[in-house]
Amino acid sequence: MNKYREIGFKLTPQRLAILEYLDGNNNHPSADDIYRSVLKKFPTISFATVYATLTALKKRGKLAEISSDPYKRRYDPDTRKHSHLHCDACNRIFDIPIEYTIVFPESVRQNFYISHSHVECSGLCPSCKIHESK
Amino acid sequence: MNKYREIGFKLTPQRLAILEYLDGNNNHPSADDIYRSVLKKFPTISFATVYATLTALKKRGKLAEISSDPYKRRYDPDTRKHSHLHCDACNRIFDIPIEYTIVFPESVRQNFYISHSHVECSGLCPSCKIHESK
DNA sequence: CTGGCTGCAAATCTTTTGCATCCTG
DNA sequence: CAGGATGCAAAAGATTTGCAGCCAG
Repeated sequence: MNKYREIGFKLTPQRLAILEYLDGNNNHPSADDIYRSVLKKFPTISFATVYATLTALKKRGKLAEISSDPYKRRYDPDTRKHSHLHCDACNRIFDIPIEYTIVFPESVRQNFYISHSHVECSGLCPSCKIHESK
Repeated sequence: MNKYREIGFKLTPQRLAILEYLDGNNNHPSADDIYRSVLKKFPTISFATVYATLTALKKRGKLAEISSDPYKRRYDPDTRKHSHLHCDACNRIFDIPIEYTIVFPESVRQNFYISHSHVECSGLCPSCKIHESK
C-alpha cells in the first residue's frame, strides 16, 4: 500500500498487516491484541516483531502509547490530542469528546517543559453503566 | 499510632512501616520503592505483603494508583484531585498546580458514568530541563 | 481464639533482548 | 547486496497466587 510509504520504514508484509489492523482502529489495542490479530495472517509472527514495529511507529509519531490501563500498555493510531475514559468494569478505553482549557501558572511554565497534556477519565462505559443500574 | 486506627484494618508492624513511608510522601513511589524502603526495618517482608497492603489501602480510599509511568504502577497517598507530570528523562512524577474546567457534553454525561478525571502531563522536570538546554 | 495478615516460592503476564537468518529498498 | 527486519527462545520485570503458620483485635 502506497499510503504507508510515507512512514519512512521498510514495509514488510508483517508491518503491513499491523498497519492495516491499526488503521482507523479506536479500540486502543494492547500489544497482545495486535499480535493475536496479525497471527491469523502470519502464524509465525513474534512479539519481537510486534514490539519492534510499535516502537518504530512511535518514534515516527504515527502511534500514541496510552497508559490509562493499569494492567498493560495500549496503543492508539490517532495521535491527535483527545481524551480517554477507562471503564473500570470491562477494562476498555473509550474516546470521549470533552472541552477544556488548562491554565499553566507562570511558575510551572518556567520550571517544567510540557510536551503533552491530556485528560484521563475513569468510570463506567455506556454498556457497563446500564448493567450496573439493573 | 492512633492516627492510622481509622483506616479500619489490622495494624501490623509491617503495615505501620508502609504507612509511615507513605505519609506525606509526594515521590509517587512504586511497589518496589515501598518494598525496598520497608526492607530496612523488616528484612523479611515480602512483595505479597506490600501488594496486599496497597490493595487494602486502595479499597479504603486511602491511596491512589497512578498509571502515568508506562513502566510500572505508582502510588500516591494524596487522594485529593490533582495533576501530575511524568518526566520523560528521569522517569519521576511531579505534582503540578494547574487550573482547568472540563465541560462534559450532555451526550457524555448521559452515556458514561465518570468517577474520576484528571490531567496528565509529560515532558521534562526542572532539573532535566536544565540539563537538556546545556 | 479466629479471621485476617505474613512470608515464601512458584506462577503468570508483559515486555525486552541476543542472535542467526531473511528480504526490502 | 547491505542494513534493517524477522522469529525463536530465553531473560527480565512487575504483579499475583497458594498455602502454611502467625498474631492483632
